[in-house]
Amino acid sequence: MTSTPQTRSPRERYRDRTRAEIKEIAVRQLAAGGVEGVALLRIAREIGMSGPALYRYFASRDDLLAELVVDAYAAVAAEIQAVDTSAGGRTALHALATAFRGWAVAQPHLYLLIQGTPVPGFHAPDETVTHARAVLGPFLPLFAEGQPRRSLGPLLDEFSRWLRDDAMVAAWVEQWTGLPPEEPAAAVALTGAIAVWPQLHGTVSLESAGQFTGMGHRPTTLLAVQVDILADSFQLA
Amino acid sequence: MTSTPQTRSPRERYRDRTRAEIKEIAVRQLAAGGVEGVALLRIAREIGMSGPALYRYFASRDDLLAELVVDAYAAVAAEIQAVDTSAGGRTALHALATAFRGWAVAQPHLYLLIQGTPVPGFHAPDETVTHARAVLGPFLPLFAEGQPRRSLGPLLDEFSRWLRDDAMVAAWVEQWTGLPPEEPAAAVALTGAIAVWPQLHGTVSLESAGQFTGMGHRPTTLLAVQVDILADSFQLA
DNA sequence: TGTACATCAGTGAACGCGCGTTCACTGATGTAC
DNA sequence: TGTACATCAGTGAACGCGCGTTCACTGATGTAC
Repeated sequence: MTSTPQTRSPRERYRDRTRAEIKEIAVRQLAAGGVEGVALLRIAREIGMSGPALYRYFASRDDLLAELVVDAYAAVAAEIQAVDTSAGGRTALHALATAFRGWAVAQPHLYLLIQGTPVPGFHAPDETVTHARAVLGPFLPLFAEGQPRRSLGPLLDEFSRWLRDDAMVAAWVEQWTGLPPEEPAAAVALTGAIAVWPQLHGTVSLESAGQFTGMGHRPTTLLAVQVDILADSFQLA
Repeated sequence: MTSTPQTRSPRERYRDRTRAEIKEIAVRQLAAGGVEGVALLRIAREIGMSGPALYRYFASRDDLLAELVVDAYAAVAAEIQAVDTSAGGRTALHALATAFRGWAVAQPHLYLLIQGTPVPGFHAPDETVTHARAVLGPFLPLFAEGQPRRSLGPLLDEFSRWLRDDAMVAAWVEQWTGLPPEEPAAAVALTGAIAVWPQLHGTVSLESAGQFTGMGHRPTTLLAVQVDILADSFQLA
């Protein structure tokens, strides 16, 4: 995560550890009381330091929160990218979806922090887009081999245009699929990855928020079926 | 909404108006600064009353918030139920989805209040389930006529069991479709309505949270395609 | 129609809370020669 | 190896803020006879 050159003085190492400890407690507070439950003074008390001491490590409360967001994105991206997708097709798609859900339900507070209600007055760093793309990237090559059914037509059209007009997104697609933006399969891949996103988010966030309790179904089934339906419409193997 | 017997004394009418005004300002504050932006003292100041006066109208801040939640659910349910679904099939499905999205994006703060990150320490009333069902109800009869494709099998199984074991949900399905729980179509209807929920929520909440900005597509297209894909898998007309 | 009482809306002062953040400082740890 | 200085971690006191909520009260509006 944090790029760590191996030359790291004792002082720096100590500093890293303290920063990590602060973030750890912040995450625990996040889990217990949501974003507004994260309080510098209480963190300090728990560590055994005075309040102002924290300002050696984070410039402000917002800085700390911003770093939690970045860390969470990095964690979920790492989790997703570690998935073995060599099987391709539906199998790989299910594996990715399962990994995504697994991370989210294991730490719902972090998931809701990055994908939930935006904290007002607290502007997410622009890197957010970059991070979201790191998470969705692995889905691209799977959909690149799809043959979209007619229903997908309108979306395919709009995303073809996006691919043509936005060099950043074209580069992103090419990085994960090796396909140049002219290639029709590039638009298919893009369409698939963007289409799967709301499905994952919808299912996982309703589950994280506890909306599915008492419905007597396994949430994994719901997610798996959603993914299968999408795979159907791309006619994935 | 509030059941209003026509005999309403002037005092009661005044009271109603003031309550409505308080809620109105609370909603405005919600839009501006999220849940934690709702502050009784600032509401009082804006109305031109002293702080404690508000306690004539709401027992506490949490009470006020709870009432906003209930109102929001009622509003979206009313919106959905006002949709003309006489055409049936895909057409009606699109109409319902569009109405849902329309309400949500017109007042994203309210949408995020009821479907977003749960406010910690603030327990949603149990009526929440009832309200969610009022919103999803109109979807039931549309899916009742579906012929689910194989991919839906696992979900259909689990929801058939739910229908058998939970009298409340059986009654809900019967109320909207006229189908008794034994009827296979009842399970199909239930499966469809529950499956469409995460799709709506996923698409609409990502849009409300601004995650789709700069992607150069019309959010309506994404939602329409999601709905079509689901309609495909139920082979709706 | 008038009077006596009950109900209700609203006030002002006050309490206690925990928060983020600043400031001037002390003492320990590292660095240059 | 020792000394002089710079860097850094951490402290304690303090500030100001806005909040939710309680309390004892005043004055206006409705109700019963």
